[in-house]
Parts: sequence; C-alpha cells; structure tokens
Amino acid sequence: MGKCEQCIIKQFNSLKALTSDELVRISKCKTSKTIKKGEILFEEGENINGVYCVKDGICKLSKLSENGKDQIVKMVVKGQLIGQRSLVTDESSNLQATALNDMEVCFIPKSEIIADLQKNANFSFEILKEMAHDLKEADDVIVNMAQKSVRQRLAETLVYIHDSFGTNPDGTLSVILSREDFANIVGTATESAIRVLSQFKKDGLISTTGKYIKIENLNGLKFVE
Amino acid sequence: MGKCEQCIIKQFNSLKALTSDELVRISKCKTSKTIKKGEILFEEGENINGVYCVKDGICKLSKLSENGKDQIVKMVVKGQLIGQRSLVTDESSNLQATALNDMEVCFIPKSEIIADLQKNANFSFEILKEMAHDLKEADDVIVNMAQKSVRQRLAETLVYIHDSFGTNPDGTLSVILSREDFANIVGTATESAIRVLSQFKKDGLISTTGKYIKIENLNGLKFVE
DNA sequence: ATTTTAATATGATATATGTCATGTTTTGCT
DNA sequence: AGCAAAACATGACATATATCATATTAAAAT
Repeated sequence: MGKCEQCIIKQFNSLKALTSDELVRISKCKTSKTIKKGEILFEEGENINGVYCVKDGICKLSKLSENGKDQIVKMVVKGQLIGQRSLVTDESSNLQATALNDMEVCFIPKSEIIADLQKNANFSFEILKEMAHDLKEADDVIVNMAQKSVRQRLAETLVYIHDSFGTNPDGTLSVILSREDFANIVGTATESAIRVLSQFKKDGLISTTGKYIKIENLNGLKFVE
Repeated sequence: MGKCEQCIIKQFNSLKALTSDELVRISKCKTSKTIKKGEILFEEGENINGVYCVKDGICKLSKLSENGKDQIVKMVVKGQLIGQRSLVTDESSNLQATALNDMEVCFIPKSEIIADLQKNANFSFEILKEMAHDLKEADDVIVNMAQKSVRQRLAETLVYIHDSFGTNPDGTLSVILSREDFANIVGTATESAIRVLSQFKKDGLISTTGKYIKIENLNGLKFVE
C-alpha cells in the first residue's frame, strides 16, 4: 500500500495542503480499495464518514428522483476528492457514487482528518475553495437545466466531457457513458438522448464506433441551437 | 450604526463563531446599507470582495441565461450571509443579487475578515458548514429541474416559501413575488407560471388577493402530480 | 383624477419532449 | 461459438410547455 506523503495524486486536491506529519499519520489509517466498473462506492442515505481520494478511474454522483430516474449531478475523476460534505455534517450522503470504469480509491476516515480541519487553516481553506467551486458549477447546471433545450444540454455535456476529461489517442472521448447515463446527466428520457445523439451524428458533429464517441466539430457543438 | 458584538442577527449565520474581539474589530470597518425593493445589491461579474449580512428583507440571487431570462438560483432572507464565495476566490460574482423588498444589510470587506478565516477555525468551520448545506440544496434543485414538471416545481416552490420564509398574520405568504419571478425560479415562461397558478386557484390549492398568495391546501400542493 | 405603463390573464397554435411499441445491434456469459 | 440479456435505434403518437396575440386588471406617473 502506497504512502500518502509520496503520492502524487494529492497535488490535484485539498490534501496537498496537509503537512508531511499529517500525511504520515493519515497514511497509517487510510484504506485502499478497488471498485469495478458499475459497482457502487456508496449509496444515497449511507453514512460515509470520511473522504475518498480517487487515485484512478471515474465515477458518477447521482440522486434518485421520485419518478424512479437516477439524476447524475456530478462526475468525479482521478485526483478529486469525494465526500467532503461528510466532514462537516453528520448527515448521511445525499448522493450515490457509482464507478463508471474500474477505480482505485483511498478512504480516509473522518475521525482521523477532522482534527486537521481545525488545526491546519490552509487545509480547511483548500476544502472551502473546492466547495465554493462546486457551488458555482452547481449554479451553472441549474441555469442550464432551467433554460436550455435537451439538444443544447447534451451538446454542452459532450463539450464538457471533452474539455474536462480529455480524449484517447484516437480522439474519442475517454469517458465512456451509456445513452442512459447521458439521459441521466441531461435530465431526459433515454430515447430522447439516443435520438439527439443520432441527429448529432447525421449533422456531422460527432461520430461513433460502438460506445466510443468522437467529437468531429467541437465549435459546432458549442453553438447548437 | 449598530455594533456587531451586540447584533442578534449574527446568531443565524457563521458570524456567531467570531470572538468578541474579532467582532469589535469588524464592527469598526463594516458599512450599513439600505436597499430599496427592486434595487440591485450587486451584479453578475462584479467584484464584491466581502460578505453581506442581511439584517432585514429578502433578496433573490439570479444568473442571466443566454436566452435572456434571469434564472433565480436561491433566495436569501434576514439572518443569512451573501457572498461567502468571494472570501475564497478572487473571481467576480457569478450571480446578481436583487432586493425583493426593502432591505437592510451590513457589508464586511474581505480584507478585514480573511484573516479570521485563517486564525479562527470555528469560524471557517461554520462557513464550511453553510457551503456544504448550500451545495446539498443545489443538488436537490438540479434533480427537481431535471425530473419534475413545471406544475410540480411551482407547487414545491410555494411550499418552500411557506415553510422557509413564513406567512403574514392573515396566512398569506410573507414573500411577495411577481409571476415573472415565479417563472424565473421554476425555469418556465411567465405565461406558463400564470396558467399553473390560475389552475392551483381553481383547484382550491391556493387563493390570491392581488399579489398576496395564501396556501389553502398545503398537503395538496405537496402531492401535486 | 386621468393617463400611461406594467402585470396578469387567457385563447390559439406550434414545438419539443415523453411514452409505448417493436426491431436491431452489441455485449457479456457459459 | 452460441445464446441470453442489455443497450441502442427508430416509428407513431400523446402531452407538456413555449410562443404569439390580445384582453383585462392593477399600479405608477403626471
């Protein structure tokens, strides 16, 4: 099992603000976990009581709606933390985390890290910054959901995935999602997501090979009406 | 001008975690402001560089969409803080704040309070808690926007206003909104909001006298299909 | 008090999206 | 490799919501 103080992943999240001493201590109590594609890291309503540091892979954070659909609220990739909220409340999780591909994560129990939040102002400031950023992103999602068409939202989702999570050497999006996942990000019926993607294909905005999607006209997607 | 150390409003927000010394210092540099109904506290893109403590009144936080509509993302009432995000980033505001009725606010400059965020762990923990709460609420809004009908969202908005902001002695909702505001909360056309409210009236779920709305059947609204 | 302006209301119609049905392709399994 | 189960695709139709037009009422201005 790797040591936190030597782990480069922490450079991408708030844990970089911890001192070497703090890292050594955390390293001793952290647990590593492998989650296979499709498996659930934690469920809605579960008490997670700690943070997960994503060493590899991607997962979706979703919330079950009353109509039975599983709305995807956020996607988390390598380098990011999950569960910061659990550090400051005793409430159970409002979201479910599901692996979109094979993942490697480290779990740091709340009991071990909560003291650092009190002692290390740099650390809590970093967490604060991350939350502020998430909050701004959430505001943007709300506006998009409220004011844009399914077509526009889906186009933006493709652009977002392209810009945030990158592409494979052949230019296909590195994050592979089912049409149902796309529908659950955009907040539409699976059939509608399928139809819109087909239309994008006909319009030459994207091309597909199986589940692989390649953006052929990034600028076109950005200006979809 | 009142003194922060004696102000009871702070009990309702993170400022309660400041020490008396810190409050005395902040009291000296804070400025009080009166904002009339309809006036703008700050605009999208403005550098606010501080937090507003709402002593009285209510305001809406909104974001302009590309289609020209002004999506309301959150409402803030007496007791709450606005602009916590500005404490942790140098970015300009992503939202506009507009008074829904006459307001009294105190402005505390970032330069004065930023040091307390470093020194007083209780204070930064409180801010962290508030942000975590806002984040959870934002997640819920996203799911509602994505998965519920205009009718359901409008019903929930009425219940939310009732439960969170209360009623006047005669039972009418204490927050007065135009139909356009309702439309901009729910993310729909003004005409649609008007139609749905008219239908609620016909169904006996609400009654109206001018702009005053009274909820006649709270439980009915909660289970609108 | 009267005029002007803004807000509310409602009808008619267009359009986007949801739903249900059915067929095809891909994926996973033994 | 062959079969079963998902995932994807597409048509037909239903429905919610947007848009445009036009009254009506309430609020603001002179």
